[in-house]
Amino acid sequence: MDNKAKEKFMTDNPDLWNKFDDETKKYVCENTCFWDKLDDDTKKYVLDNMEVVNYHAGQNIHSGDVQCVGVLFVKSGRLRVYIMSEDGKEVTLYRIGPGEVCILTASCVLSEITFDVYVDAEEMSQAVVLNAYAFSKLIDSNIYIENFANRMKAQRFSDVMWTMQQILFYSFDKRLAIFLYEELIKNGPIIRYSHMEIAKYLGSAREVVSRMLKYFENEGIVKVSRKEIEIIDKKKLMERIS
Amino acid sequence: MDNKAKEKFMTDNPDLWNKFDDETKKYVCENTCFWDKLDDDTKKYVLDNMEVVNYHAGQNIHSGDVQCVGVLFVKSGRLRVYIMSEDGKEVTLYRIGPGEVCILTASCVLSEITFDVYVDAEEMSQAVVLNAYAFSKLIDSNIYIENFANRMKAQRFSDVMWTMQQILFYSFDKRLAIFLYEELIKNGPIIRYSHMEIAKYLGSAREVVSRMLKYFENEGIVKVSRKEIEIIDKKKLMERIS
DNA sequence: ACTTTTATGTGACGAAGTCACACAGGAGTA
DNA sequence: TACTCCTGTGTGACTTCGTCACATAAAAGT
Repeated sequence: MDNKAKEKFMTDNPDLWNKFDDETKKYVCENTCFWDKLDDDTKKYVLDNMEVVNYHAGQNIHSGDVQCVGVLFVKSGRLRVYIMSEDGKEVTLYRIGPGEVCILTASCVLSEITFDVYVDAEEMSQAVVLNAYAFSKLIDSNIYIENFANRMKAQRFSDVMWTMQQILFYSFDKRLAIFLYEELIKNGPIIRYSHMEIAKYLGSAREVVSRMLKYFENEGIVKVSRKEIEIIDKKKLMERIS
Repeated sequence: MDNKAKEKFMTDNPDLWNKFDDETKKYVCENTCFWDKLDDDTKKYVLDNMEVVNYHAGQNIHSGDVQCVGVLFVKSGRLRVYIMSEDGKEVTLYRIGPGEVCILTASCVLSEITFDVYVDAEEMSQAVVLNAYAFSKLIDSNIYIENFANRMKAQRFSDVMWTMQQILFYSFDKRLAIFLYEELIKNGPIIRYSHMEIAKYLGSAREVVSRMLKYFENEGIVKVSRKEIEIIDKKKLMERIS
């Protein structure tokens, strides 16, 4: 099976792949702060309720209170956590990468979380999932797991505050520049997002992104073509940020 | 001492009043979810590190990372928790009333909280304060207290998300209407805030509030005078909200 | 009666979001 | 090849809301 075919198989069958990857599950557990505090029965219960799941690029993982997946321990890829208005406007709260935990996919069993949140896989991603029902049981019965859940929430609280301060206090050109700069650092000078995707990430509108990119292009900071932005003057970009 | 003089004395001496109100401290403790889980030594330690403090209307309690007060168990009055931009623009995150806990006044000892937050007393307020150093010690040594701290953070996370959704997704007239309606429910049809205060609460500008209030007045919803807004048509106000 | 402080009103402007529509480039199909 | 469809981008007019620079007015202090 070549790479392309393999990828297609995986995206068509998100749940079949690597279903019982015990190694991975164990690895995730043993790197979690609560693991040592559990008795053997509980450890077994955790492992029995975990599975390795793959998601394809663009796949929706969690939608408000419709689904209730559970906690995701992300192994690879990247997830985008966002809120949505009644008329479909999206604002990205934060993104989650390898080694991080997505707690809000279990929001339905987290009593203090009263807002609706959405989670998509931005790229092809793999995660170890502890299902919501089991997680709920564990939270109720074990103080260390309850605390783990609460600590994860608090961590994301800070991420969201960072995002909000950006939206509320920074002008749009600066925010776009910050976005481009972060992408530059992560994946090099070629950025393969559509203007629409960038707008959703920044909580803005597609036209606004297009206009500002055109402006940046006139300034000689970037070169814009279809689904591709090339950063050609890093120095000028950085000037815009500070 | 008549009421006015008494109030003046209290505002001039925020820390002197009711310094060793053991009844209050005990009451607060015994209504806290972690109290039963503590051994006697720890209980004593908690009580020894608490004091009853009064704040006068408008007093700043916590400023970013400058001060580090500790956890506040609010007995009376009202606190306003907000963020501030470099150029002084404020956005209110939420408000705290009697019976509630202000956890972010201890942000300096909360490892997951990485953003700067400000807390003011909106009215003359009284709170039982567990100082930051003791709280930090307690968090490190007792899982129930750590969990209490994390749960409080998570709760406020939801409050902030509610506020953010308002700012990001609702038009200004609707948000102002919601604000007025909430005040109406809490304190009756006369609202004694300046336009500036309302602007800070809504994360907007004073002129914008003035203009919209004038517009509401023309619509016959409110009657505006200096430092006072009277709601004269509750039905019309509610129509604006939905 | 005087200044000072605080609260509010107003018009012009600018930044950014909204709307309607045009157009361009690939992908798939006949 | 020509055709359609779909996605992505460009553009101008308009609206909303925040900003700035004032003016005015009402209270508070002296």
